[in-house]
Amino acid sequence: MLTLKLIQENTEFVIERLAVKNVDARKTIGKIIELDNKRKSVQNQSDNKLAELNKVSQQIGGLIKSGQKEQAEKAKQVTVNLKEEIKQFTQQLADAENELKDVLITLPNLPHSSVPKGKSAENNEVVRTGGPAIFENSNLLPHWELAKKYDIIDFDLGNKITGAGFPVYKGKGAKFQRSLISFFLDEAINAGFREVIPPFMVNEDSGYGTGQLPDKEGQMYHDATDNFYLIPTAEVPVTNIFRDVVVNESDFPVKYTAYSPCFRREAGSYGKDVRGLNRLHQFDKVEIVVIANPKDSYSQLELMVKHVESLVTKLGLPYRILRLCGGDMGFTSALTYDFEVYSEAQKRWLEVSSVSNFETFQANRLKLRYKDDATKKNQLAHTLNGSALALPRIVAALLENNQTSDGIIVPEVLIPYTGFKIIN
RNA sequence: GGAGAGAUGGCAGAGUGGUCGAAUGCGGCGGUCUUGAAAACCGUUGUUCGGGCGACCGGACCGGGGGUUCGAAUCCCUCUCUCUCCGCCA
Repeated sequence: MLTLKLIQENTEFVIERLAVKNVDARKTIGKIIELDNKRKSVQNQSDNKLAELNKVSQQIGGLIKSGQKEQAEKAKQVTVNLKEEIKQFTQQLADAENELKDVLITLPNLPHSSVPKGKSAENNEVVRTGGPAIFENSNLLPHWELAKKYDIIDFDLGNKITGAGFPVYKGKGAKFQRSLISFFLDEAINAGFREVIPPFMVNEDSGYGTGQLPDKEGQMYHDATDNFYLIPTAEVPVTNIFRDVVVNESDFPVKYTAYSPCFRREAGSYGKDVRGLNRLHQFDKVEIVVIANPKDSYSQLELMVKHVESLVTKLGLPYRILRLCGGDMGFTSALTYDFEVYSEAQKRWLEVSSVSNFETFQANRLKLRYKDDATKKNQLAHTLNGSALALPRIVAALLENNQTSDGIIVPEVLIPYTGFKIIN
């Protein structure tokens, strides 16, 4: 959520920045300013009436104490009208606040100045590519066939137990999965992130805090009995650790990492996008979350990008880093880098990580602040997060790119975790 | 799941209808003293919204929501959470 202060003080700047996300916000902003001014005026009137009532009440207290009962009764009569007016103002104020928030919440975050203009994924900017050269060979098997051939991932079985998009990992496939999780966590810990294991279900407040609610309600699995949501990413519980928290400036940057399964309904997906491991309802991911001083959140973002880059490099996958254009960015993000790895049998790039700086957008909803040493004031902190990494597409690319006639070669860095060098 | 107790400022802990945003202690910050430090002493120390250039002024906040009352941290209802005991259980 954008701050009112920013909208009030830099109206034209906000409108201009939102245009990069292809949002014409002029009308909405005008409405917000109007509603905010209305809110202020109502509060002003309301406060005055409350002050009056407080004063009279005090006088009544004094009169009763000194035994002037008749005077006290007289004064009580005065409050009758006053209370009625206050009741109305209170209602008006609540209405004005709600109305304002309803509109405010529809505005996405402002894109950073480096975000390219554009409508869709085609306008994303390739920052750099890396890893081994892409191997072109039409005889390569796609990962879903390899999974069957070596009996390591069973999609049909998952379909029987739960439904489409819930695969069962078996034997070396299961161990491989677990090895990747451990590898990613260890790498994150070595890079200074503190590991946490969060709850995999969250309440409504948490869903709201990181921006999944109310707009992305349909993307999450919901338990209506207790009103809990299965997490779509560890970002939600981990970032919500800091909901309503004031951190010390000296604690920056706060760096957390967490493994979690992620649950996504993915309504409306179809075709080659959902084939095999490409898009699942349940998948594993290691997430990194950073709470940063606004002064250096962008250098933290670069560090996170470096970290993710080191992971795909160590796994020996061809990758590229994209800076997302305004039209392809998420609602809450100010700057997002996507990582894609090349899947040699499918002959396409697969997104495996998304690293973003949300600046104060999430913090404003979360009420995540820090005590500024210089001014002694509470200020909104910056939040950032990224996948490091999401497993299924990494597994898909590793299976496809590392296939040989003898089996699938396990990357060197994973062997200490798997205990085997080849899947056959 | 059943019975009981509780939720107050950074922490501990008073306060059961009126000048209480809240005693006191600890902690934090500033100062006096000291070569320096400790101790002692003095002062200061919550968040948030609105008005004002400002000094300041006003509103709200004692787990959340609602009610009673001229007036609620205090009384009533309700929800959530914590603790103790019993039951069940990985």
